[in-house]
Amino acid sequence: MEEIDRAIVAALTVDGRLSYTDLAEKVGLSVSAVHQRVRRLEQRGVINGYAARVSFEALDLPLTAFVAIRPFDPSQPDDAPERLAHLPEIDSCYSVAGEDFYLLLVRVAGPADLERVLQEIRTAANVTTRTTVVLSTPYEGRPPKIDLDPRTRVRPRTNGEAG
Amino acid sequence: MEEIDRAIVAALTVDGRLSYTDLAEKVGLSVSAVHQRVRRLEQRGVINGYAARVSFEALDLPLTAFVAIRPFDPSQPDDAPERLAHLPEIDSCYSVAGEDFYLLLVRVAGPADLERVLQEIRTAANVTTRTTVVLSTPYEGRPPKIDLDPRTRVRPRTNGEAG
DNA sequence: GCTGAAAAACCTCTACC
DNA sequence: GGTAGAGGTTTTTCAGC
Repeated sequence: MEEIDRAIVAALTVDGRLSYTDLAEKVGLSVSAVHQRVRRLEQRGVINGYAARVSFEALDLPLTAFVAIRPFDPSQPDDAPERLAHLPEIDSCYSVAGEDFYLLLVRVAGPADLERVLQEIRTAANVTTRTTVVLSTPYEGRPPKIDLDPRTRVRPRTNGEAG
Repeated sequence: MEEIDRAIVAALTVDGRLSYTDLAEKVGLSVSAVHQRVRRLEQRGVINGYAARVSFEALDLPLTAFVAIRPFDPSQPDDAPERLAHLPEIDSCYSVAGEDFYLLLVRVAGPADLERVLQEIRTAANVTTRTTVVLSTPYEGRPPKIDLDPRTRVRPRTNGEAG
């Protein structure tokens, strides 16, 4: 992706409600041009949507936990993500390398709720769970590092490639 | 928090760019009243900000990893989060129960970049690392479950409390 | 805290380069 | 791809309840 588009995306990850006027000023284009670029970024799926960043404590979801899962029967088809998607307590689902198959990020009201969700996860996906409780969250969901300079930009490099 | 405020927050976690006009229609209040409530929610920190949801692949950050850390010397003051905050590759930092002290969510361009970041983490916070690579992300950052009905709402309950 | 209205700012589209 | 301008909508503020 190109420089100005990256600057637009970077600005919108910091403040998703920036007006097109402010965006235009930031990247040095006209309002219409910026608007056009944002619409293209949305269409191409570079921008998937916008969300408010909220305090989960204030929403009565003060307990966060990571739940690592692996199937009871590894020979069965592995469709855990779809089987678990209906559980609203699951914030994220990552397929991971290592001993576990998936790592889930879960948010609940308290221990009793966590117990219920773990049972629902086990029965819905036929898996065992290993849970790590989050005690506090120093920071979360920070804006990603977006390199704006095309010359210093790090391109992913496989291990075997020469420098 | 009260019912209408919860409805407002719920709507903004799904679409952070909803206009006050649309919000007002959704929750059945006037535009001014909704605007006032949103400003209060922002002031009280219930809403911390707004962000675009982006494709990290498109931003040349296709490699995600969880990095569990624990100090070399457990007797030293534990200020890892502050010591690591300057690293833009770290998306989130969770203090966790269990064998590790913190769990970091890291996003980088590729393996070479991950190696560099791991070294920076180790030297900056004087910790050992154990890394779990994310292979794919079925879903991430879904809107939280916000119970709107004050009668069914689950209040956090300690284990010893009677039902 | 809510309503309603008015002014300012913004969004969106069209015409043109 | 870009700019510029016009018209409709939204944001924001304020008086009144």
